[in-house]
Amino acid sequence: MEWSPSKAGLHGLAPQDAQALSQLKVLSLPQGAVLFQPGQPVAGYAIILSGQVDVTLSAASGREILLYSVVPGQSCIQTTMGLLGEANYSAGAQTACPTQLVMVPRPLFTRLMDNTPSFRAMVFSAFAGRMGTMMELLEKVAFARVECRIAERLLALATGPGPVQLTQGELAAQVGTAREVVSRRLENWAQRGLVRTARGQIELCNRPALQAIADAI
Amino acid sequence: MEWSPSKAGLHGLAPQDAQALSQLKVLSLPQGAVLFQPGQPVAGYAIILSGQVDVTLSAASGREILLYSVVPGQSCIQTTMGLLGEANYSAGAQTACPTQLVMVPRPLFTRLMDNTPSFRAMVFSAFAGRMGTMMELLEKVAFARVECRIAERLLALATGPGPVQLTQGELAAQVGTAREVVSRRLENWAQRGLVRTARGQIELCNRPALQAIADAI
DNA sequence: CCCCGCCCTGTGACCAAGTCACAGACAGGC
DNA sequence: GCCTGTCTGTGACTTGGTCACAGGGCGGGG
Repeated sequence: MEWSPSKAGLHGLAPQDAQALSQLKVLSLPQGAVLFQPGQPVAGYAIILSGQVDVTLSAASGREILLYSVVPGQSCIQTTMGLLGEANYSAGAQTACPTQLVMVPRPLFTRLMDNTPSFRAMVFSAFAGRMGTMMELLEKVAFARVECRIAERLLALATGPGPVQLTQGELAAQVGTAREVVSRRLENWAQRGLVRTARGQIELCNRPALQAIADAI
Repeated sequence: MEWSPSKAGLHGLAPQDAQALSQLKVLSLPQGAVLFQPGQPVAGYAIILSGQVDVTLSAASGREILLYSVVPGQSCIQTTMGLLGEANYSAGAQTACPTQLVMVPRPLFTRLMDNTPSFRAMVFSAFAGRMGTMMELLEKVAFARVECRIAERLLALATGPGPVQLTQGELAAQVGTAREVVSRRLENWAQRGLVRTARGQIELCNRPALQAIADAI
């Protein structure tokens, strides 16, 4: 499998670095593959070429919350954090669909960070961006009603025309609440005509109203 | 007012950078001074020489949560984030006690990041460390009971021998809950002999028990 | 084709936490 | 001493999370 750093948005590399990068093996993973788990040492810096990786935090009780998704062109700050701060992963990552990626081993990553201002800038600004979204998430979790987060997440998932394909349990894990709460909330919305639900799918019937709920407090 | 970069833990600087740094003016701020507020553009990179700066997130409802405190030798990643990601502050910062600091303006910061590997490493690893604590905080807020966070915070505050000097309202703001919740929890603990409360102060009478509460779920 | 088992969903009861409203207590200034 | 502003305590109610369990659809095996 071939790939080139420039196609992944990496420019201004020193020739030997570009070559070292382009010789890394592309990993093709099926949906649901575990990239890393909490407590593991960090293997390297992940560059996503296609697909999507979901990074989640999970509690001992079994409840989960989606921290963020990594799509091509973005960097996974969990790996960055581990490589820069010498810490282990505190979250877990799974592919959300079939995904191709390359893992940049630590020594090469370090060399790129030291030698290549553009690479450094990219990593740093991605890191800063993620920190920003993490703070938004924290604010939502600490202060916003669950209703808002559910509506927000549904709208984010409903990119295509048809109903969203996911179970109430999955939705609950993404917003960091319990399945029963999602069930009751959706039931309420269904009564008011905002959504229609079926086993494993949710159809949005009134996006403006859902948007209003998502924007409230 | 004099200061030197090496005393603040900055080593390996190029001579001209060290000189530029040491000519920055030291700001002496009283307790409660506002360093920055949400939405402001980022003025520069803050280096704390003495004292403490608290960075908090506050909701429209008036509720607040303490993200982290910056003490000498640490870097404030809110400013880092702004400088690296071109974003505005999303949190606010106030001095928790009389504090001395220097503000490194953006051009000098950028030059240091580009020219000085040790400075870069320090900023980066501080950033990664903060990201780690933010994820811990998120995990606590999303999954842990309020009881745990209150106990944890009290233990963190009780460094000296005497009772902790703060109001229930301040404690509530630090853990991101409502004052009434803190009041009821402290009352319960007082009945069980874990704490003794008075106006504006809380005395820990049974640290092991509080530690057990903090460690639970 | 039917049945079984698994996963998904719905629901009641209860507990934990946040909100609102308000009363009482204390401290410091005048 | 009195007054005012702040801190604290408390009841009633809403929202959210947990537990237990009952149906119900769907796919695979017989």
